Amino acid sequence: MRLSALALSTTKETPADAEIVSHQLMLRAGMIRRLGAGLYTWAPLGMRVLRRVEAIIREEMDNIGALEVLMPAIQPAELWRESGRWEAMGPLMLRMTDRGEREYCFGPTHEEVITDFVRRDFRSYKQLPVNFYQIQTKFRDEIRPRFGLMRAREFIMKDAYSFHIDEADLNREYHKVRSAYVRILDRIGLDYRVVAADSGDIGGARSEEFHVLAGSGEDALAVSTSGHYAANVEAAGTIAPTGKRAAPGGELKKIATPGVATIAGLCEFLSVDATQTAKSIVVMGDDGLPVLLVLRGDHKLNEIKAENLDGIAAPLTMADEATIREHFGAGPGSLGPVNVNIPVIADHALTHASDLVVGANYDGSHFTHFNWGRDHPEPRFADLRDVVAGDASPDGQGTLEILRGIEVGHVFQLGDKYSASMNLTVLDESGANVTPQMGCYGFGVSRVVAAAIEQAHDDAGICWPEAIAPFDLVIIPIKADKSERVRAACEQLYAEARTAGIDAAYDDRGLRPGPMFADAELIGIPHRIVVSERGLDAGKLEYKGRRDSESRQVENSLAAIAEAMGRPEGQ
RNA sequence: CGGGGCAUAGCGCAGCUUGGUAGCGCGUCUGCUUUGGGAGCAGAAGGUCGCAGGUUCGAAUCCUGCUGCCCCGACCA
Repeated sequence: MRLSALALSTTKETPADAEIVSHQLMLRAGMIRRLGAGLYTWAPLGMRVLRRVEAIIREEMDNIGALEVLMPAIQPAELWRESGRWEAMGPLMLRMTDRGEREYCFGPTHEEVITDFVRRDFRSYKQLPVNFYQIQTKFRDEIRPRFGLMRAREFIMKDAYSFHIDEADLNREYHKVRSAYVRILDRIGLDYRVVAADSGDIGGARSEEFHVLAGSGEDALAVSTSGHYAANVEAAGTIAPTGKRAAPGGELKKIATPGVATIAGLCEFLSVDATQTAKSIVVMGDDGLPVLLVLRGDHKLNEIKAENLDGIAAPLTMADEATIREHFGAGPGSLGPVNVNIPVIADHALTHASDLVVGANYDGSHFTHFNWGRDHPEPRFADLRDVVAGDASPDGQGTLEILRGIEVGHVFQLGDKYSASMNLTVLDESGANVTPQMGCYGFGVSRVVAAAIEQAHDDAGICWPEAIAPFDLVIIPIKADKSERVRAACEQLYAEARTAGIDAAYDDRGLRPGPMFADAELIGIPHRIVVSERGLDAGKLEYKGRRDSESRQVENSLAAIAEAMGRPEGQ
C-alpha cells in the first residue's frame, strides 16, 4: 500500500479524553475515531489490524470444524421472552420498536437466535454435534463505556454456539474450542492466562476466561506459583485455615474511638495491625432481614461468594443505613457481632482468630479482646473474601499471586438452559426426544486489538505483534523528490515485496524524514527499510526492527530484507 | 443510576474572578527556501464561544434550565 493512498491521519498530541494507552495510541495513529460514547469508526489503518485478527480467528475456528454463519443484529422480542431474558437482561439491552410497534433489540449476544435456528432444522442426533460461529457487531448499553474499544457499547465479537447429544460430547467440544483459543492467542503473540471463572448471568456449569495480561486490565487474576491453578479473583476460593484458636488474652473491653470509621483509621488510632481487626458488613438476607458478615480487617468481601450463600439475597444488596441503625443502634463504622440478634456469617479466615478489635455497635466505640464463643456464639464460617497475594493455592500447590488481565475470551458449558426453555429437541438412537446440551464461546475481536496495544507499546507508539500488524514492512525514502535513484529503488522494493507476499507500506507522501519515522513508529510497523542516496552508493539499505534500538545496514535486495525480517525465502 | 469535572477553530488550551475588538500552540492551505528524527520565512483560511431562555445599553464572561462528553463506584468479550 502506498501511504499517500491510505487516508492516514496521525496526531502528535494526545486527545484529552483518552485515559489508557491503547485508546490514546489508536486515536493518535488514526486507527479509530469516536462517534459517540462507546461508539467508534474503524479507519482504514485500524481495519487492516482488525482483518488480520479476524483471519486468524476464522482459520482456527474453521480448523476445529466450526461453521461460520451470520445472524441478524436486530432480534425480535418474542425470542427473548421465550428464554426469559427479555426482562432479565435489563437496561443492558438496547430495545426498539418498528413502525408496527413490534419490539426488537439490538443483539447483545445470540443464544436465542442460534437456538431458534437449530430447532427449525435439526431433528436427529445424527445432525449433532455442530458448532456455529459468527464474527459480528454486538451492542451492549454499558452503564459506563470507557477506555475506548476496551469497553465500548458497540463492539465486534466472535461468538460460537455448539449443540450436543450429551454432556460428554459438550465437554469434548468445549476443550476443542478452548484449544483453538489457545492457538489464536499464541498466533497473535500475546501473553495471556486461562483462568477459571464465575459463570455469571449466562448460566451453566463450567467456564473459563482468557485474559491478556496488562497492568491496565480491569480484572484481577489469582495465579498459583505452581502453575497449576488460575482463576479470576471473583471465582478463586480460599482454603479454611488449619490449627487451633488461641485462648482469649484478655477481657472484652469497650474503648472510645471517636471519629474512627474505617479499618485504616482504627489501626492508626489503636496502633494495631489490620489482621487483628474484624470488619462488619450488613447485607440483606433472602428473607428480607439483614445478615451480618464479618471479615478480617485487611480482607475484602467477595460479593459473588456472598450472594451464593444460603440465606443471602441475590443479587447482593447492602443494607441501608436506616436498617442498620434499627438493628444495631449504631451506624456503619462502629458495627460488630457483640449482642446482635441477626444471623452472623464470618469469613473462615477468622475461625482461629482471637482477641480481635470489633465495632461496639455504639457510635465512636470499639471492643478489644473480642473472642468467638465467649463474646458471641460460634458463628457460621464460610468463604467470603477475595483471595490476596500470598494465599495458599486452593489446589494445595504453591501460593497465589495476583495479576491484572483484560478478558478477551470466555468459554462456557451452558447445559440445556436455552435448549430447554426454547423447546429444542432431537430424537436419539432409541427414538426418544432429547434436549441437546449447549456450549457458548465468546472472543472479543475489537477488544483484543486494544489489549495487544496495552501489552505492546513504547514511548514512540505501538509495537504490533507481527501477526496482526497493519503492514509487515515500511519503506521510507530519503530525499525522494530529489533522487530518481531513490524513487526507483523504492518502487522496485515495493513491487518485489508484494510479489513475495510481504505486506509492505511505501511512504510516498513526500514528507521530511522525521515525520515519516515518527509515523512508522506510532502506527507500529514491525520492520523498517530506509532508502537513501548514501546507502545506494554503498549498495546498502538500512534496516531497523520496531523494537530495535539501532538500525543496521543490509544488502540492497529483497532477500536481505526478508532475512533481516526473520522471513527466509519461501515465507 | 449516584458522586465529581468539562464544553471556546480539526486537535491541545488561554480568556470568564472584575461584562465592552475572540486569542495562543499544533495542524491545514499558498509561495519560496529546506530534506537522515515531528524544518524556516512570508502570507492565508478556519469559531452562531454546546443548546435554549434570562439579566444588561452590551454576555464566551453573570443567572436558570437542558444536552453532550470525561472521570470515580455496581456489569462484561
